[in-house]
Amino acid sequence: MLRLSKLTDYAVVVLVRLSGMDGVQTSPGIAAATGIPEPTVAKVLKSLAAGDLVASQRGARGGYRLNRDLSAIPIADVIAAIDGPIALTACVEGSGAGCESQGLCPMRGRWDPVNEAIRKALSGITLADMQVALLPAFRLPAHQAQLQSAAE
Amino acid sequence: MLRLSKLTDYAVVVLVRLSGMDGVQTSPGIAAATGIPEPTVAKVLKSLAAGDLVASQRGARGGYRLNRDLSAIPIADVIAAIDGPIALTACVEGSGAGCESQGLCPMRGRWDPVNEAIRKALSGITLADMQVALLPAFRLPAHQAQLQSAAE
DNA sequence: GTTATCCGGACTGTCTCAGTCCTGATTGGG
DNA sequence: CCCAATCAGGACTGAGACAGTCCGGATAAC
Repeated sequence: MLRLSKLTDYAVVVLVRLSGMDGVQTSPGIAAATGIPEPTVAKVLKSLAAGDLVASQRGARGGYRLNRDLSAIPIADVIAAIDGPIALTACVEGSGAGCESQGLCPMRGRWDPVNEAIRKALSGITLADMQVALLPAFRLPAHQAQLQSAAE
Repeated sequence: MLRLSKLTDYAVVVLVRLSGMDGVQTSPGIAAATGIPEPTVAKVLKSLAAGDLVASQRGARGGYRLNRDLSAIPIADVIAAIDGPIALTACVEGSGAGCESQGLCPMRGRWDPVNEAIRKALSGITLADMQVALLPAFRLPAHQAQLQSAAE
């Protein structure tokens, strides 16, 4: 199903939220604004900080802020920060020696071109692209349910 | 991590194996040729048959054969047959009404362009593309271990 | 010095998935 | 006409990953 983790979904929400503000923001504040549980927000922000997508300021009056503009953050970077490197199968470069049936398995890194294609596709879409289509929903909170039922 | 199931990996191996033969092949036969456990091969073939990628013949002397040429099978079709429709998150068209926090969640189907990009990328790669790079491994069964250690 | 915040890790319940098995339906051969 | 071989479809189980939570420590403002 090509499922990506729910944490990645949260990460996008958090990053978009961060982009709207000037100074630093605390994780409780973001949690309250987004409706995501506070510990989960903290966890996501830690991963994002490890991936250099956000900068952290410790101590009182501390918090997080964006490191780059949304248009400079491809969705691939977010996925890599939260879920680790993008790889469809276990049989990729990272764990080349891990496959137990090396002799029999005729695939030997055959998914690499597929991985490459996906990586390329994900690198071409930035958070700014995802945000533009998201704005109308903010403007019509009362009509969301209506729009939804119409789309079904 | 964008993990796709191991079954999909097996499916590609099985389909490539099927392409090399003229008549029908039984699942035990394919299992023996590929090294994949027989029940697993049967399971994969059933899913592939449900997806119209292979045709099945029941009864004695029955088996499976390819429905189309490898070059006419995009990898996206294989994934869809094994893992279901391609969708990164749960919040897509399929389960539009399932998201519990519809009011708060500002993403509302925001991943659709990303899904579309990936679907497009996966539709552009056929099994034939994956096979060409795979042939050398078939020709040098005795040298595989050697090539491998050299690559590490 | 006290308080608020981030940091890093460990821990647990839940859920999905890989893999197996069983019972029935279909077809060809003896 | 009966039997063997094969596919069809589902149920079942053990393992692994993930979401979510919590705790002790470090850092910086007041």
